[in-house]
Amino acid sequence: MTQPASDFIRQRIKQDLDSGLVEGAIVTRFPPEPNGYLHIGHAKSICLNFGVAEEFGGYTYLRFDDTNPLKESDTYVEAIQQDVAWLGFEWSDRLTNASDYFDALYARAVELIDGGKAYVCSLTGEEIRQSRGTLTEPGKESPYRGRSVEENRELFERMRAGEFADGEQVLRAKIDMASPNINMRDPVLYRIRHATHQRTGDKWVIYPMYDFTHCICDALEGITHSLCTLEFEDHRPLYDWVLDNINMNFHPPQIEFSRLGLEYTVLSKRLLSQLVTQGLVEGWDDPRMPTLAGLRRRGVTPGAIREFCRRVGVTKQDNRVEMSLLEFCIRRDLEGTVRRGMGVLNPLKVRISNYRDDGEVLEGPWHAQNPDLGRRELPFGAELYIEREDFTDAPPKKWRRLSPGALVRLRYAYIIRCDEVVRDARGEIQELVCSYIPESKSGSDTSGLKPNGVVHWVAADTAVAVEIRLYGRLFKVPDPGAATLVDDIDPASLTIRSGYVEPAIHHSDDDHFQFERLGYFFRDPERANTYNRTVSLRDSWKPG
RNA sequence: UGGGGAUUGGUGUAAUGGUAGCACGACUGACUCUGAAUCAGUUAGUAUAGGUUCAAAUCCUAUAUCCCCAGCCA
Repeated sequence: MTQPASDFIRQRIKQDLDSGLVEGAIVTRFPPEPNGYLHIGHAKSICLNFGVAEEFGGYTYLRFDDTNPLKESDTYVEAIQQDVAWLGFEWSDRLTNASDYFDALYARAVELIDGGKAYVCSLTGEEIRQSRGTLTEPGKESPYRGRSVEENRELFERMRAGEFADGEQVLRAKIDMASPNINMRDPVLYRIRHATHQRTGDKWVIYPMYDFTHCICDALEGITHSLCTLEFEDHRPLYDWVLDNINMNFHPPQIEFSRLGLEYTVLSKRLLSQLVTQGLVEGWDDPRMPTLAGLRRRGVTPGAIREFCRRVGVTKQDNRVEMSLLEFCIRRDLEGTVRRGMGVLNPLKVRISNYRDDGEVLEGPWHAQNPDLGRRELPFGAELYIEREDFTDAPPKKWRRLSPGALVRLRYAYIIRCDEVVRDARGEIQELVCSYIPESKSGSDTSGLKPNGVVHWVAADTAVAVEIRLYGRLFKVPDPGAATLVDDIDPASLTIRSGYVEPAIHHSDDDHFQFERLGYFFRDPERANTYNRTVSLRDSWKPG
């Protein structure tokens, strides 16, 4: 069923293996910066990196790209590990940090200085920006570009020793201020940051930049294929330049693919972080969030996410995948194995006038098509709740639910007829008075009656009152932008209902359920007696 | 308007000079004690214009559109 993916990256790896360019194991890495929670876009990268290593017989590093102590923290480090493990991938002992290599990195920087390939620049940040040029104009060389090797070594050592304040000096690569690629216009390699690092503490006051760090870490770890997203394409020449200008006998190729785009949400740590910080959602694990923590809390399974990533594929094309594909993957993963029971989201009381309540307990399978899941007891009663939407005074054509005078089957129970609609002073429907057909009991129906349809229900005296949370799209538009983020939020994305579930659901050890006819629900791990709707069932009913 | 990328049904992708295929979606119908699932079917595409070739989504030349880059972020 699940065919092995074959995208341009896997084809390339296969080719590298066949040609002997790469000998032995394929080594990849997933290198998040611990400055936020992982989202489903990261899942694509995780599935790719861990996936190819698995397929081609290799391994994958989980490497924290922790070169900026101002933005990073241990809480993210832990959350990221939890998410990757939850997705089902193992890094075993290959968990590394860019900061593990700070000493090696420093030595490499000195190597560059010694080779006349890097210099300490004393320009201010503003001056550097001014002299960088623009997209169409070349930059101007720094007046400090010609410093001697000795002077650079001394200055760099003093930077490391903490003799300068933040921003006073930087180490820059000496490349080409006229390069059409702005990344090559003497990029900053090291900056001064008097900040405590979550791992190295106060040992360092200078921290290496991404472009200098990443390629060297890749090489040191023997990464055979360094996979990253498209926005780093322009950085590849710099990645290569660094490795070409130090004495390194290993040079991974950087291969870029497009990031995942998903309708009606945002997939950028910056924007997601903003939603959390501004209190627009309840947290990183708000079930409306596309974060792995949010998806998990909503009830989305790792298998569904992996299948989604597989189906989305890996290319260099910009994309915005429809939510329906994710929903399909979720339903498919839950379909065969999750228990099915009854829950009522919007209760309407039904009184069965001719039923004598004697504690009758009915029974039904947990899954009509999967008997392995067993059966559960279903207490009946003279007072029930059905879904308010399952009754109407004015049934449209092909209405298969309840209406005055109509027959409907209560799932796994009896056929009932609606005899009377009781309303309050305002005309709101208060309750339905129905009669049941005693000989129509599910499994031994001798009534010969053909009801309109089947409706779910719970018995009023045994049902468990629960809170049910329904989630819609977080945004009103398919492509919410950074500029209009707040306005684009759909205030109706969360609906809280006071409903009921049958007792067997309440007492089950499972936490995933299908509420028949309504969708898949997940018991909230934090909030007691609360069920999150993971995804609704497909609904092809069109009135009219 | 400098540089780097990308354009195949509504959406995501496959086809690597030789039958434009798959999936999601949408739409029909069958079945149904879930308007689900399942089953059967329908739908719609190579950005544009030239060229090379027996043959072009694929190669060439223009054009158009979209994305990324001017952090001491990653």
